[in-house]
Amino acid sequence: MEANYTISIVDKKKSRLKRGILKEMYRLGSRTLAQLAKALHASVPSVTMLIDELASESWVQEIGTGVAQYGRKPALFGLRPGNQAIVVIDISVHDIKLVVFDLTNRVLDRLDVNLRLEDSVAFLEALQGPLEEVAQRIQEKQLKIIGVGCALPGLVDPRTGINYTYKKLNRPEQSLRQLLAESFDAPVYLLNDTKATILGEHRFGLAKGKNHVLSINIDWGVGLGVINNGEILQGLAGFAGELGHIQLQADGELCTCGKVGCLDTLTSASSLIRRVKAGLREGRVSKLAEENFEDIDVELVIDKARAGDELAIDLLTELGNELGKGLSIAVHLFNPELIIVNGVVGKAERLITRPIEQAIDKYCLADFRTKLVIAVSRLGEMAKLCGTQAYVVQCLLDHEEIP
Amino acid sequence: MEANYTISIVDKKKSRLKRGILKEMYRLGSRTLAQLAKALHASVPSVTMLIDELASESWVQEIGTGVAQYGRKPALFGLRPGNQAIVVIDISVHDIKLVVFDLTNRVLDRLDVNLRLEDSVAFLEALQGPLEEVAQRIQEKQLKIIGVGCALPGLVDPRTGINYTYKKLNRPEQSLRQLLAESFDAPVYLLNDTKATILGEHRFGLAKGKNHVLSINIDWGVGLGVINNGEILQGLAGFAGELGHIQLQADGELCTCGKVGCLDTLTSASSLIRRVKAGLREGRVSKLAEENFEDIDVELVIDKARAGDELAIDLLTELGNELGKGLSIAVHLFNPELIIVNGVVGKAERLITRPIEQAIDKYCLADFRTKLVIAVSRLGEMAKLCGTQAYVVQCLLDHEEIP
DNA sequence: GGATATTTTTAAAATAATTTATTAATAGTG
DNA sequence: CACTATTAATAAATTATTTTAAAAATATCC
Repeated sequence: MEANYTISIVDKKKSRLKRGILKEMYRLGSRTLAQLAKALHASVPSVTMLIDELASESWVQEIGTGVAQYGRKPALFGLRPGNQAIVVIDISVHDIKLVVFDLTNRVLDRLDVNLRLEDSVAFLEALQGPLEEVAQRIQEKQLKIIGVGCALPGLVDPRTGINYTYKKLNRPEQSLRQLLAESFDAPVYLLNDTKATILGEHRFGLAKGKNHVLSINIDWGVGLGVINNGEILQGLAGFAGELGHIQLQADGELCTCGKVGCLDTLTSASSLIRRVKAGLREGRVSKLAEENFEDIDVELVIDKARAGDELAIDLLTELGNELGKGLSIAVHLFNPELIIVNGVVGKAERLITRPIEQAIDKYCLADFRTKLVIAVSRLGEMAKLCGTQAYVVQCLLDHEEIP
Repeated sequence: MEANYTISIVDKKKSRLKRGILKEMYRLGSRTLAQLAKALHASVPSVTMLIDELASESWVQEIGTGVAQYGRKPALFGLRPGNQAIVVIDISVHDIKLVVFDLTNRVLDRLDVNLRLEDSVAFLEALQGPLEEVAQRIQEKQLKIIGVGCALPGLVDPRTGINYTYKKLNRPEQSLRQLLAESFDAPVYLLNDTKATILGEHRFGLAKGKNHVLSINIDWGVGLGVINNGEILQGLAGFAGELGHIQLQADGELCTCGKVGCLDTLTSASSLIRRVKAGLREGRVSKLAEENFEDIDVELVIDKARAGDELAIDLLTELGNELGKGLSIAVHLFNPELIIVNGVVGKAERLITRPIEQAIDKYCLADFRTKLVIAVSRLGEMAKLCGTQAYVVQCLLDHEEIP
């Protein structure tokens, strides 16, 4: 057997340990030799050697000295900033964001594009320009692209990158995945946007350290993200967490999905606006009546609610109640310790969390809510972006290759 | 520093590798040296040495020779049968089963007790006799008890063993967990019965090799078990999968939980019997009218349905439809590839799976059901028993100590 | 039915990792 | 401000593990 064909066990073990070091550093920032040795079940001299190698490969560097309550202070090692680039593309129905991260979660570059997601070939073509621009800028900065992540709405199978909702993005001649791979010449990972958000919250936000968390995002529909045992819940094909299309009203409205009385028809942003307008038409007193009818959007409704507008508060309460009712199902099925409210409605703070809490109190068994907390995200749009980046890093480091 | 206080890295590593070998063997039966070496990322000589040690400690033994398409046939090693004992206690509202397993899933002993679970101190006292008897028999057979597992209904926190539904079992003076620990002098693991069942199906039944599975069990209530990514879904406190108490009818019946219109009120065994009797009172034609009113139970209804009785078939169809409606929520949230029907209603075969399928077709988005299969368990009561045993073995081997 | 190719197993040599011992660094103490 | 207790990092010695090589076993081919 030729020597080239056999990769020795030692090599593989070493590579696994190196990836382990990188994982620890990514997760916890800076680490001492002793901490790494403990985490990897290896001795300090071994870790020292591995760190030396990783440093010469410019993955890690000494960051400073740590604290010790008594003796000599340990040296701290961490990932080297500004070296490796991870490209994150956040595609939404409103706009597109392209953000370049390094391994220390620093933003190296950013490009926002006023392009709306639609299920067409034209969309992919329109995307090409911005992608090239970002690729160009990365090249100028002489960064090494190690991975590309893309968060987008719809039913996305992360194993194949196929989007079952926006089918035009999967054409074999020119798929979104291919387009990204060609633009950046690096491994590409696609992910549903809600799942990216909850991952961001788990790694960098309120859910940090918590292993059973739900996140809810109200936009065109209701998006539910689930962290179970510290991992994103994906299900067989990445469709898990589809709360928006469970039936809450047998005699409800027709949903875009073709079914009747879906949660989406009750609690989406568009349904809120619809109700506001209906309320105004009925002649209900509200500051919103002063606004241009066409300009009324969720943000405006929330602003008015915060200012004390009764109609806005009532309708927001109603939305929260419906949402809480739907969430209480998820609470029974996932038994979480925390629910995070993301997106625009989060700006309503207590005005949305309180009705949700109330509904959960009403519809959940007592044992499920004793330790349950409901909170509004502090990360905003960064949750999705950082989450996508974290997903890419996780995929890269779980894969057998790399350093 | 004294030598006794430091456990060397080598020792820990060796112990981890040994546990890894036992895990592989438990999961896959018999393994060759090469297979183990690959799975453990170690060399063949290393594994040979570990196997020798495990053999001298009477954990494993040579089982025979494997197949090879060309050269020398490999020796197969496997767990040694009839040596270590795992005691499984299956507590249900009908009766209690005490089964002694070895590590190869062989039943070494069994005792069925006609005792009904109730939330009282008397129940624990009544349990003492049977426990002692089984402990006695194990001692006579000179088996070494390595773990005790107990599956029981209710909201069970597997970390603490506290049952939040049957609260009298948790008294600090005499809890179920303590009772079991004292009876068998081994680590005790408590687990919700539905979760034990799905684990059994995953390790030994239809769900083997499938990573995203639901199992449904209709008894006094509806029990949903979830396998996500090959692991039991527990949630924060082990309450996850509580499908029975989500509201399906806002104006429905009052449930035992105090809420209204729960799935349990529509699809439990007792509700089926109630409907059968109501149908008979209304004068509907049925073979069931010939039976003694008091003797009518689920099994009888299913027998008659299989014999073609219209009333029985209609009501079973209705039950399946309601159940399917509830399940379609779970399908949206978990995106499974398989749903297994357990328990008595499983005996109805197609008469229950077809209505469930129909409801899922109606209430689920198309992409969720393309790869979804619905099937009736082939394991029967052994699913729960073997599942509990598997859970104990998993807990023992994941723990840091042992061999 | 013997030669060959393939695979497993064992033994010896080579390498890698851990331990132990030593040196370096730092905060508290008298 | 030296001294001690404590912790970290490094170097040398020791122990484990892997590699390499060789032997044993067996199915296929001619």
